[in-house]
Amino acid sequence: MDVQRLELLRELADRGSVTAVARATHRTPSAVSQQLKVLEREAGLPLTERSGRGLVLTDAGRALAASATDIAVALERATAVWDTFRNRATGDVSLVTFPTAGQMLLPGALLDLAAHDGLAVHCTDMDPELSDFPALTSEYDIVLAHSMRGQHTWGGRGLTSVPLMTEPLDVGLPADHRLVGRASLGASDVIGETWIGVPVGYPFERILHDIELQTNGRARVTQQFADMRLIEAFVMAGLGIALVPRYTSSGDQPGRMVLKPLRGLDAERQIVALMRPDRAERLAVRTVLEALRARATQVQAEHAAAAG
Amino acid sequence: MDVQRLELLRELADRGSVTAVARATHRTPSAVSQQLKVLEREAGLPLTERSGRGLVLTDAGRALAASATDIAVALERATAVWDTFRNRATGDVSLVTFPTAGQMLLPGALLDLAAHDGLAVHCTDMDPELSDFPALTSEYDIVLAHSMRGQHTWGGRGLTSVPLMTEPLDVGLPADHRLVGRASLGASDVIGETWIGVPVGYPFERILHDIELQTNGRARVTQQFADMRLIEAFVMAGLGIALVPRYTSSGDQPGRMVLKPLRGLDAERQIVALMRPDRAERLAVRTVLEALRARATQVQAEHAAAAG
DNA sequence: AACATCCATTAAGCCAGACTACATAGTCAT
DNA sequence: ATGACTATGTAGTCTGGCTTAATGGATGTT
Repeated sequence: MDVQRLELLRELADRGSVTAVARATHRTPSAVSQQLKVLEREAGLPLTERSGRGLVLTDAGRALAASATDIAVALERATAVWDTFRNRATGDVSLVTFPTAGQMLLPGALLDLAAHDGLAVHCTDMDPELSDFPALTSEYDIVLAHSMRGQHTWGGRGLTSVPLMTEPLDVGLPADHRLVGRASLGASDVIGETWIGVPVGYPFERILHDIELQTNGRARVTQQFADMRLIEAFVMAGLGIALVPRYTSSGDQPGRMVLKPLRGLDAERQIVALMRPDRAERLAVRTVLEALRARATQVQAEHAAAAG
Repeated sequence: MDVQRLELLRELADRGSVTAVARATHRTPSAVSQQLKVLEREAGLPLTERSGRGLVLTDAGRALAASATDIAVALERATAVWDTFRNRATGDVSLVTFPTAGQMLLPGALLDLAAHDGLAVHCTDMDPELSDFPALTSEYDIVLAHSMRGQHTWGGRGLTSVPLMTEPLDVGLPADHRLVGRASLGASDVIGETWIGVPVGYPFERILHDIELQTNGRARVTQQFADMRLIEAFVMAGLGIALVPRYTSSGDQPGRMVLKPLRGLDAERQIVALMRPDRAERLAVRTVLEALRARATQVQAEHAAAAG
């Protein structure tokens, strides 16, 4: 039972094709194929079977791949213990974020992490609509994902998820809007308004849908933008109102835009870090995670102070 | 962090010398030394240091070896899952026992295990006085050990111990002894008797010592034998009385010897299986263990039935 | 004090096993 | 049918862990 070979099987379970595994592990597909064949001979049962031009794992293969994960976790945990022993969180950590979370958390977190010598964090952003968050865990150590409450439960796929913060969604109003005097808004207050919305499939859509359900009305959505800055620009121009995340938007802009909390609606999103369980064990990864969490609570505290 | 190399470090922690590790892993000392050197270079800290003509682990080395154990456990657990998946407990299991336990449990257990094709159990016996039970776990998959209650706590050394049974220690009397009418005996009943004892250092010694403490008396020990049959023979000949384990002795021998339970004394011994944690995970090992446990409860049940 | 012994280590060379490069066979889309 | 893609088989290369043989310390013996 060679660990390297098991690792290959695990990657195959994760990525779905020999070629992808080869790319990820810097080998030729032939090498991967040969090693899997050896593993299969050792195991004594077929672990894969052909399906079209690709491969799929058999039940036995999946079972063995699952065990391989446990081994990988134990291994990473061991090297983490070792790194702790040396007090060294070193190495490369790759991270992918959706833009708003990145803007809010990354600069501060990376500044904090600059103190760690030998720890290099490589960040990328990816449009949330285009990204299948779980799939990204193959490529990146840390995937910053968001989910509305109750929606997607990431753990099911065998992934580790660490909650970073919950961010309320407010209603952004032009500074001269008739509702700016209110402390908070209910569904019936806003259903008649003109909305600057998000493209279909974006998570905020559900909130608007909830508002429609509560009021039995129909929201008038005139524009649909993915970029939050664009949405805000339209709001400030007085062209409509919009749902904006409280922390990652520009916030209250005196004379241009004000944010009002929604009441009676489950209007908040969870921001979580999503990882493959073995990678979650790495000390470097855990260090980055800690910095993100610290930054997140700081952001929340600052906003709470500003509001109070 | 190569698993094989970590395994070598772990063996070194366990066996204490490069040569011993080499013997155990079927390699030359040179090979072991080289691999340890590579590991040390990877780790970045000295893991061993010379002490006389041998080696000892540094703190760092011990820490890393401990982690290596976790990995070994995960690995063995994975192959156990796999074996379970195939419904096959195969391979060799080595076992060492002290004579009395072996006589009581092994024949029955091995008969039961004969049903498992491909499972080979290799048994040896070793005199309990000569054997350092924990040390034997390096050589044997399963070590049958006994301990008086409270005495040795095996877990401390990082070993896995599975309790098999607790066996009461009775007093064996010649059939014509003045005390054979009693249902049970107290310390004061027997302190004045002539004893057939065990050599110094044997576990039963403590019971006799407890009896002396309770009565403030001094037991008269005329003979000291390690072999239980010999002790019994002396008892049957009327030359004295002796402490005998209830299940592993010949038991009541009508007309020759009777057993009487001791009261007011902690007179029982634990029979446990002692293993290195990684080996304890093996399906073959667990299967043997299960057979031993089944046999043990059966023995106890038979005796309970006979007594009741 | 000199020697034999035991242990770990180094040096040099060997060999299995995992890789690459290339070729082949099967599957899907156009 | 052709081309693009998949996995795999074959041949050859090369790295990495092994062995043997020799070296260097430390211990205990005569």
